[in-house]
Amino acid sequence: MFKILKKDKDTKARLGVLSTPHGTIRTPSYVIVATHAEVKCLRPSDIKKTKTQVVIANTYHLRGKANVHKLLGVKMPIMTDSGGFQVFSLGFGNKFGVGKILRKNTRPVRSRSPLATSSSNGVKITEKGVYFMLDGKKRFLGPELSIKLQEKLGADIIFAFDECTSPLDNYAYNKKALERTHRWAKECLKARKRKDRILFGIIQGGRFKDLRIKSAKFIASLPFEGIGIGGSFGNLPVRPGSSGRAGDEMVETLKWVVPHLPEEKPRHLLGIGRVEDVFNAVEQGIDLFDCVIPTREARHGRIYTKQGHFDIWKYQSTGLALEKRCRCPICKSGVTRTKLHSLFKGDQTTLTNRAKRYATIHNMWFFNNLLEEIRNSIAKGKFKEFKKRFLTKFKV
RNA sequence: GGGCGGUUCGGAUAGCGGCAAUUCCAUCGCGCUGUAAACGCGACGACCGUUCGGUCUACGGGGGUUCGAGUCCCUCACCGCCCA
Repeated sequence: MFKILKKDKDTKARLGVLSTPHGTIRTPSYVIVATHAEVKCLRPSDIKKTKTQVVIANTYHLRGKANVHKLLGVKMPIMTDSGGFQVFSLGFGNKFGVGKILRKNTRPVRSRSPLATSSSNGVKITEKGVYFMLDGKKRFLGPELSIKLQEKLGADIIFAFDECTSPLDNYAYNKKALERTHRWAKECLKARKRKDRILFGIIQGGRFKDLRIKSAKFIASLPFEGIGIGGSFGNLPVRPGSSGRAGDEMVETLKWVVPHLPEEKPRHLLGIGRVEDVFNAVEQGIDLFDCVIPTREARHGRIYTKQGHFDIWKYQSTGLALEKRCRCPICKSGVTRTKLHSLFKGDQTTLTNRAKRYATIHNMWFFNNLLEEIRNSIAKGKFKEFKKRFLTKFKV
């Protein structure tokens, strides 16, 4: 159900349309994160105001709950993640304070042992799936069950159950985890009952070129409707040839992987979404990404503009608009930096308080609008030019 | 006039004689990439040196006891409550 409308002449960027039971998604597209089938701080009716085309919820967090469309309260395409990432972020990641992207201040810790079962923070990974604690109870999630639950949740796009490794894990562990992810991929395909759901397989392989290529070829060879690219990236100059600039290894990884993917299948880069990364990923042929940055950073007081982002805490007394000439509903209603600052300073206890709600709407609109502009630039054959112009002005 | 209670880093608070001294708020700085995170981390008397310290100035003012006082004693000032 994916149709490519145009391919960029200078880069691997493509313009496409992905049809789902709940509507079509024009790609490249940002996917707004709604883990618990709600965008934090927003009312359902707010979501439509932000040019959001699709959201992603999480099987791990929604276990046992009913239909995601009902929970979200909006009719639009919804993805569900398989819960595979939580095995990493709540286990190894939480225990060692490591994210999926390596940073300079990351504490050096040992890789996990490639031996079959490893346990971090009560999360135990086995060949059959993963045992973990939730609400004080021991739970299980595996490929077959994840697909079953995702079909029950009723998302339009679902993901295979995979294992995300840490950027600190060594080759041996990644190899083992990749074999597991590949086995699970086949089981996910076998477990699916509903053919009207779009199922994405996920490429892993960590920071290792041969594993990444192997994974790309393998996942591409299976009858998935789309391809996810997951896992961890470093961004330190620890690998020969990497300059150490932020996002470098991500681009490198995409250069290894994308050439082995079928053109006609949509590609989703999981969990990536800084402005610069978005441009780079689109340039490498990515169609979809999801990321918590627009929403989480909004809640933390960071506002995105075409000049870069700024922290609202610093704007006690300027009459400045959030962003000059911004057409988002918040800016159009005349909310200034000073106004938002004072809202952030005020009572934060109500669940949908105005400060965080306004900031979230603004940022979501910013990212969705950026992707719209990117689509327009591809349509006009001017993606490369637009990227350069935008990033020159966007100071981080 | 008498009886208590108080006075600690911007505000509010802790503080059995070993204290540059607790916590909260505020302030400042940093971080946030398939949501553990509608926050997290750090700094917050001054000066000096690299970690780690070092020196000085500090718990209303003054005096005393003590090796050592925010902490005990005396006194003064101010504030609060109660009895006249």
